[in-house]
Amino acid sequence: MVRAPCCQKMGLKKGPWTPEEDQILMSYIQKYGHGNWRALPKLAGLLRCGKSCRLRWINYLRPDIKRGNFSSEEEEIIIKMHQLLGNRWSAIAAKLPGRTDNEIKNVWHTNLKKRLLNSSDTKRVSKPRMKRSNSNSSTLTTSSSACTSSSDFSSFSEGTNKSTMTMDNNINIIKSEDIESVETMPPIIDESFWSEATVVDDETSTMPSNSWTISNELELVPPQNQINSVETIQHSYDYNGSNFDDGMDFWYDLFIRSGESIELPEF
DNA sequence: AAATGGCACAACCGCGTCTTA
DNA sequence: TTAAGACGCGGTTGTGCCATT
Repeated sequence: MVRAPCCQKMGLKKGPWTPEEDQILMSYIQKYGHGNWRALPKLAGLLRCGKSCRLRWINYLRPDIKRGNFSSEEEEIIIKMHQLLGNRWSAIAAKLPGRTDNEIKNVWHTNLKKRLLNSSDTKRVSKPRMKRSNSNSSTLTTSSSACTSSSDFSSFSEGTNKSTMTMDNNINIIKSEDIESVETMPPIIDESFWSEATVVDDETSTMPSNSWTISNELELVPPQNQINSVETIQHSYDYNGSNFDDGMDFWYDLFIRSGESIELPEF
C-alpha cells in the first residue's frame, strides 16, 4: 500500500502560523467542530494540510490549554510518570489537564531530563524491571511490541515459537527460545491481574510469602517459594504496550503513593 | 555593540494504528 | 478479509530569544 504524504499538494503553507490563520482555524472549529482534519483546511479556507491544522489546534489553540510555566507538582508528576511510562508523552499528558504532549516532551528534553541526571547517580531513572538472577541476561528482550491479548500469553505456555510473547496489561515475556522448561513458566495472568491488585502499607502489613509483590523500586518480586522459577523465567514491564492505558490509573496511583509497595493477587 | 552559543518552543516528518468501505 | 484513508504519536528540526563573551 502506498501512503500519500499528508502535505504533498503543492501550494500548501508550512512554517509558523499567523494570527490570521489562527483566527480562521479557531472560528471554524468553534462553529463546525473539526470533523475530518484532512478536509478541514479546504472547508475553512486555509492553505494548510489537515495535519498541520490538527497540531495547531491541539497544541496551541484549544481553549482548555493551560499556559505558563509548569508547577513543581506538575514536574514531579512528569518525572514519575516518565519513570513509569517512558516516552509516552500523550499518556503522560493525559494526567496533566491543559498540558499537551508536545509541551511535556519539550519540558522533559530541555529541563527535567538534565535535572534528573544531575540530581543523583544512584537514583533509579530507567525503566524498572523485574529482578533477575539468570546470568544469561543478554538473551532477554524488552520488546516494545504492543500487547495483543491474554491468549498470547496462554499460547506461550504451550511452547510456541514466537520470538516475543506479550499479554494484556503489559507484562512482556522473553523469547521463547530462552525458556528451557515449561514447568518453570510463571502462572498465566489474565486481566484481573492488575485490577485486583491492592496497595499494602509496608508499615502495617506483612507480605504473604506466596504472593508476587512490587517493591518500592518497582521491581516485580516473586513469592519466596518461587524464587527458583525466575532463574529461567523473567517478566518485564512493557511501558510501550499499546494497551497499557487500561491499567495506567492503577500505576499512576502507585507512583503517587511512592514509598508504598503493592501486593499482587496470588496466581 | 556585535558575534556566538544555548535554550525553549512551535512545527514538521515518518510511521504505526485505527477506521471504514 | 483487505486495501485505502485518516488519525495520533514520538522523534526531530527550525527558529527566535536571551545570556555570555
